[in-house]
Amino acid sequence: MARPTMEDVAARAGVSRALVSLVMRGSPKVSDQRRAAVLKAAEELGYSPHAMARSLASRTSHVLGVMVSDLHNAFFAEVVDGLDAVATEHGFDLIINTGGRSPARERRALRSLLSFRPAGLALLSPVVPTADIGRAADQTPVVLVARSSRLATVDTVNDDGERGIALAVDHLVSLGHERIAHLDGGEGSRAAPRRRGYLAAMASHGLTPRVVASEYTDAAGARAVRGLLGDMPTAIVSCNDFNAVGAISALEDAGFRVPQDVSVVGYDNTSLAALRHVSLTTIDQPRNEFGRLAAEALLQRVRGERAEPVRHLLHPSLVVRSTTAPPIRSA
Amino acid sequence: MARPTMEDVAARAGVSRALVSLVMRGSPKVSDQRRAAVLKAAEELGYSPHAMARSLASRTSHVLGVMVSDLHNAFFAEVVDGLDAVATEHGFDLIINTGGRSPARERRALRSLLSFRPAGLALLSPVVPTADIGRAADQTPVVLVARSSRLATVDTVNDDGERGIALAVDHLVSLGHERIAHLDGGEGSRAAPRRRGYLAAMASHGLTPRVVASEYTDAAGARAVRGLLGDMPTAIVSCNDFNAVGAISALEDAGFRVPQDVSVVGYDNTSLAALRHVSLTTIDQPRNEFGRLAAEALLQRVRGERAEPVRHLLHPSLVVRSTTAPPIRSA
DNA sequence: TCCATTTGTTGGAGCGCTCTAATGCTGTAA
DNA sequence: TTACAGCATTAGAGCGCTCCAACAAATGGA
Repeated sequence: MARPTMEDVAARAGVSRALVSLVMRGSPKVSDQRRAAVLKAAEELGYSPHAMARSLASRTSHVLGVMVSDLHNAFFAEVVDGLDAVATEHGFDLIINTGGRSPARERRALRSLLSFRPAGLALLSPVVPTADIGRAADQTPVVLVARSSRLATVDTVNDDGERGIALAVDHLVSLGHERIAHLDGGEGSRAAPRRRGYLAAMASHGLTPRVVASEYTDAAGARAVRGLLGDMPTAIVSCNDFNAVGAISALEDAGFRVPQDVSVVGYDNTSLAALRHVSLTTIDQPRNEFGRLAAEALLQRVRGERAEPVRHLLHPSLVVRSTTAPPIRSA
Repeated sequence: MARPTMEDVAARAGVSRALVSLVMRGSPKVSDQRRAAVLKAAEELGYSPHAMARSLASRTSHVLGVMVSDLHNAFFAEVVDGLDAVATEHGFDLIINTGGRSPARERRALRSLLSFRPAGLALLSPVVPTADIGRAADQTPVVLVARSSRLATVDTVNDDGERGIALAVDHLVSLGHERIAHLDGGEGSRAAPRRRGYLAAMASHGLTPRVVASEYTDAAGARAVRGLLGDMPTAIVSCNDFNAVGAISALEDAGFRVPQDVSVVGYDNTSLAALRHVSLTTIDQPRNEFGRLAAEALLQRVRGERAEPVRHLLHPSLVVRSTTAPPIRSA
């Protein structure tokens, strides 16, 4: 398993190590003849450059560190996909690890990523304190995804949750709904803007808001609906798709038809919402775009093209499926 | 952003670089006094070791490369989670990239991973030709997850698809079903054992098999059911959960009740199956365990504890929910 | 013709670390 | 006292590469 080095290739091709280095980096200032000889020797030896030695010597890194707070969440998978696409396009590699939504574990993960001296760091919805993020940002460019920050040294990419929920409310209002409840996501950093957006949208239509405490799970959605049974609204805007599916399930159990009796809107447009069995009207976030923008923000900093922080606030969009309809006019 | 080096720490602590190195590696042969001084200096400078320089000098790597064929698939997310758990437990870091289910892209991804000279490589359901895998295995230990191989140099971790489907068939037979159809997954490497398992299980019960061509999507499941309409079996074993949900949807559209008229069993026990709205009887694979075993297989090879290939075949288990019931006895 | 460029190639230093062998230093036995 | 462990510490080489300065050879005016 002793792998050939540049020296071996150089010896075989009858040139110097420096020349091999130039060929490997695709330098134009190498004669075609020598280039061919080097490439041939490399091929024969099965040589491939040693990324770590390269980055040590060049004092540059072609690695982007990514900390994913929770790999199980399909949301992040798509963000990583976007990151990966842009990164590989520019010859960068991704080092990924997970924080498991615990500050202590995230701090360790952060340290481990930094030990690779990455060109940049993307933190996906981290729960670690701002101070730690600031410290990391002193060492390498940092971009935060799905978490806002006022740190002047870090870039952020978020979705405009207020606008997303407003889209949902506007849609329901345009169908004729007036009694629209919001199943709230609770603590999470993404719940607050959604709640704000709901309240603002209701106010702008002159409607009375009704916020019901809930969580990001289908069980919580079902529970919240059961609490509504005595006085059911004609429409429900959930904090996310899972919550919405739980709500629908409880509604059907209680004898309500969706969407005839009650309309339901989710949030996130997960693959779940797209299933024909579910066919949920929901709000789509450009998740892949999150990743792309995050990677681009890092690369801009790496190339020194920008020093001021950038704050991306992406526009969500409404996806109408089969869980929303005009309300039944009470006689 | 010029980060301190070992030399800086040594100077500040008034010792040699070699001593700092010993402290950083937790060597016992350092006096407590000096150790404290070094640690203090490191702390004050905000020093953390340079992982790449370290691995270059020591000619060892604490990195495991992971190629995920498709990050969108929640299946792999959980496998990675298992890998990550074992890896960090042993002080290893993960470098992850994706192949996008294209041989060309996977080959590039493989090359990029190998350029880090990882201690080992985990390939999750790769589509790249066996020859490429063998070549990678010449350079570093390789473990294949969700793909089998006869290569003597690689380890494999797979689920026992034959047994899993047999579990489903046995369950249905014990409920009294005799007309049980299988919605087949088609080409994929994981479909074949499931089909074999179905045929074997049906034969062992003396029942007539009925394999219907389908795919791993809900649309395909729905389509397959529509093809069955003239002559509906009393139970369906799908190739995976998505397919099963599509099947259920089409059954309900056609006026069949699930499970009263037709029972349906999925495969994979995705989070989808667990939703109360779906509540699908399905076959669970120990996904996290896949990752753990894969990581352990690599670490064994890294430590030179084993040279012969290991073939893990994990036992799936039946999860009974609400989509299976005894058939209605035709009068 | 000569000198100045340009072009292609190379030796050598050095990136931040580990590792081996050698060093100085104690304490203990002869 | 000398000799010799045994231990903590260090100098120095080297991991595989990049980069710079230097250089030889080819080119182009003047």
